[in-house]
Amino acid sequence: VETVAFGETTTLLEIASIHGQRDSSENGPQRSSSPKPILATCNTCLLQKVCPLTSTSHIGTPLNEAIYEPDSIAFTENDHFDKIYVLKSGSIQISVTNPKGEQSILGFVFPGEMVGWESWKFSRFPYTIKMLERSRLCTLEKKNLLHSMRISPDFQVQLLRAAGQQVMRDRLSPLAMLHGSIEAKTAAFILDIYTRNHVNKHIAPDFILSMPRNSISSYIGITPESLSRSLSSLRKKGAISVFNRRISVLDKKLLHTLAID
Amino acid sequence: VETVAFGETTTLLEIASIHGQRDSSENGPQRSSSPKPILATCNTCLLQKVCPLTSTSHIGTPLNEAIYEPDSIAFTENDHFDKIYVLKSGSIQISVTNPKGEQSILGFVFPGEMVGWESWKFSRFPYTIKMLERSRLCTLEKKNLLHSMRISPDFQVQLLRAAGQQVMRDRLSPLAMLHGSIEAKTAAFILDIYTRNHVNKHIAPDFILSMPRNSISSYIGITPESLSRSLSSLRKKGAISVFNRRISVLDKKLLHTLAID
DNA sequence: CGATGGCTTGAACCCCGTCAACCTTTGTGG
DNA sequence: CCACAAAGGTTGACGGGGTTCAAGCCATCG
Repeated sequence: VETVAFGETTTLLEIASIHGQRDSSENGPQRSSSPKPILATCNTCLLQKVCPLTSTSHIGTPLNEAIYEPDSIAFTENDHFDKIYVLKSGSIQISVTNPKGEQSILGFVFPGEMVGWESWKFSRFPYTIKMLERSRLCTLEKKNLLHSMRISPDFQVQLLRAAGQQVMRDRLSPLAMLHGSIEAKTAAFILDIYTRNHVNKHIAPDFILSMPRNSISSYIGITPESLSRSLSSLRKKGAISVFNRRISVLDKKLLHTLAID
Repeated sequence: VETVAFGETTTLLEIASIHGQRDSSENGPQRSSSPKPILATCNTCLLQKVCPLTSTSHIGTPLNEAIYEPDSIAFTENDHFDKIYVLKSGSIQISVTNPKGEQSILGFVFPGEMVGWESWKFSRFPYTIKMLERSRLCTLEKKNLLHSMRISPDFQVQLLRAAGQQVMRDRLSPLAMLHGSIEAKTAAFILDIYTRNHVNKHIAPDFILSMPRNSISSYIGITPESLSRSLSSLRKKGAISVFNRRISVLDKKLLHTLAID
């Protein structure tokens, strides 16, 4: 049980002073290609709109942001971790190596969503998180969060609300796409990606799947071949159009119907 | 955005004063058979050992505990809710009605686990939670939690740790039992139930499944018939023994092997 | 005792995983 | 710019595992 004690005189500006700055020594080959830390503040942050934590009391706070290159591994299993992340742009894949030694895809992360809430309890990173594209991560230090929550009720509520939403998403997203036929799973997956990418955006029917086919198929629990077939099937039925990794939702209502079986 | 402000002079004893006390008017037929509220304090609580929140600074705090009868519905979908619960004894089933109108089993809750973390974000209860047996629930008011976290760093860390563990469990528990053959799913399910029921307990090989077969099969995504067959198969292989709802784990290692396929 | 609901067993069909071949895209080096 | 290789993705045929449907068995309770 680790208790973190702060002097009550610490200011909001101080508590978020940049830590880490990730040593610039050249790392091993497969490790992240040296994320570039950025010094900014919440009110100059260009990505305020997607951040679940832009509390009024937090505006003006320096933040620790970093850009990761595609395919870079931010954290892998059993890494020490004590930070929570907010994805500002790009997308992330979460995976674990199952007992068989294979990579199981646990889920994906899109802008505005949090990763690493488990670090409140566990000090070893239980997953591998890999960037699917060039991504911008905002780092939140646990001890700073603890202190901010105590001195700002506004921020406290906002952080807990963000956590509550994340829990809900983690519970319900997989539900729809783990039962039913492969076509239902595929339709549910597309709808999930579509809605999570189009919050606070203009309605655009198409989007790019940032993850390869076998990641998708692993996530929804089918084989890549079946996924390919069900995508063709959905296309023939006029629900979607597919061009490589670009998906257009042509008939959202039909897609919903197919998703429930 | 609701901000709750407390006078900083409030004491720990005051903040947890009993609210609600659930109106004693006779409710509708299907609603809970009038849970009986119990006035107690954390340090007289007989179930301290399973509670993830027995912070030293919280000992002595009055708690709002209630006993629910088997099959009673504590909350159903779209109920207003602003509380978080800790299950002290018994077991709970979490379900939602899917778009087809059927009940999908989302998961089960065992002593020491929390329910309702989503209430930080959502004010409507998204699930139906049903008691599988006579159960004891400890109720935590959101606004009390907010205040307790601010004045007690110890409690703050403990609550967040509990949440982190819950998130981890919600993510990893389903993973093992949603891929692979029906036998692997069944084995994984039994192992999950076994380990979650035997934390902090003597090693006992057997336990009672508090939920019916079709709840299990719905949860792991197979048909009741397939579940029945796979249980027979596991029994024939000597991994478990089955007598009605009593399961004995005879060969845990074999069960692990079968669970990974 | 019979009725009811939960659970198990059996047989037939069919969806989906497996395996293999083929096509497309991407990246690398000459 | 082209050749080639490697990875990613699609299509086809086949067989097995699991669902479906039906009947039967076994608990619990009036």
